[in-house]
Amino acid sequence: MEENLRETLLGGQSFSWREEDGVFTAVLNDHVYRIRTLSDAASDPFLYDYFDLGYDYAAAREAIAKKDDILREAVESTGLIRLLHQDHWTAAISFILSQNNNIKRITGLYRRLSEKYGHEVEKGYFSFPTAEEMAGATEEELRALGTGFRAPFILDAVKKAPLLDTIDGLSFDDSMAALQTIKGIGPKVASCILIFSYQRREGFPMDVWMKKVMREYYPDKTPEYFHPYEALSQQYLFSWMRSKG
DNA sequence: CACCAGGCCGTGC
DNA sequence: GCACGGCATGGT
Repeated sequence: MEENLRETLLGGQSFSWREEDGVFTAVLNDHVYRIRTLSDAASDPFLYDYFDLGYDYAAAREAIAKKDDILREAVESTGLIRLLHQDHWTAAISFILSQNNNIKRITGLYRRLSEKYGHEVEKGYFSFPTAEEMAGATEEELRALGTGFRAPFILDAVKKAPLLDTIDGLSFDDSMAALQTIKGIGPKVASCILIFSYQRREGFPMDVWMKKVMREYYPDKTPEYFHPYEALSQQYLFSWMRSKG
């Protein structure tokens, strides 16, 4: 099955990547990564982990496709999608930015935060700022970047950033509850953070697209129906519904 | 002009 | 416990 790197990298899991002339570029791990295909990533230890190359996504995809006709259509409408393994802080801020927002604008906010508070890793390429680098940020500054009502949420996350290192080892429900003690993190944002940075595959983010999927195709089902592939099924359904419009 | 986007918070009941 | 209005910004 053909890898769909574009959907994995630009489909709303991460806002770090840009694509130009078939090359995907991101600043991660204090380094500028440029890749055309996954084979460019396999030999790099950081990217191996980031792309979760130790997990058999092809097998999971086959299992999902066999579940029902809708999932089969969703899976077959796109190539192979992976679940990225991002760092906790970047994911937390990314998905706080995502609320009541769209992917294009989230990506722009992410870049502006990087340019204002991150550091220049290579000429013109800025890292996403750490919580420490954002320690002096003010609400006024953040609003000036266009974060709007999310500005105070970001400041609360800066203050509570150490919490993100206490999540591993907790049950899924306790992880959800812990993340939601940060302002601006509700059930949807928390589940995205858990999937895309803690590799919790039982997460099932319910955004406006997924509410539409569930209402139209699974009116009598709950996320448990998709077990044990909740997160990956959700990602395929999300991608499918968004491409259908 | 309206309505929407990978929602959540505060308030009221 | 659930329903509802408000919320910054930029695109359609």
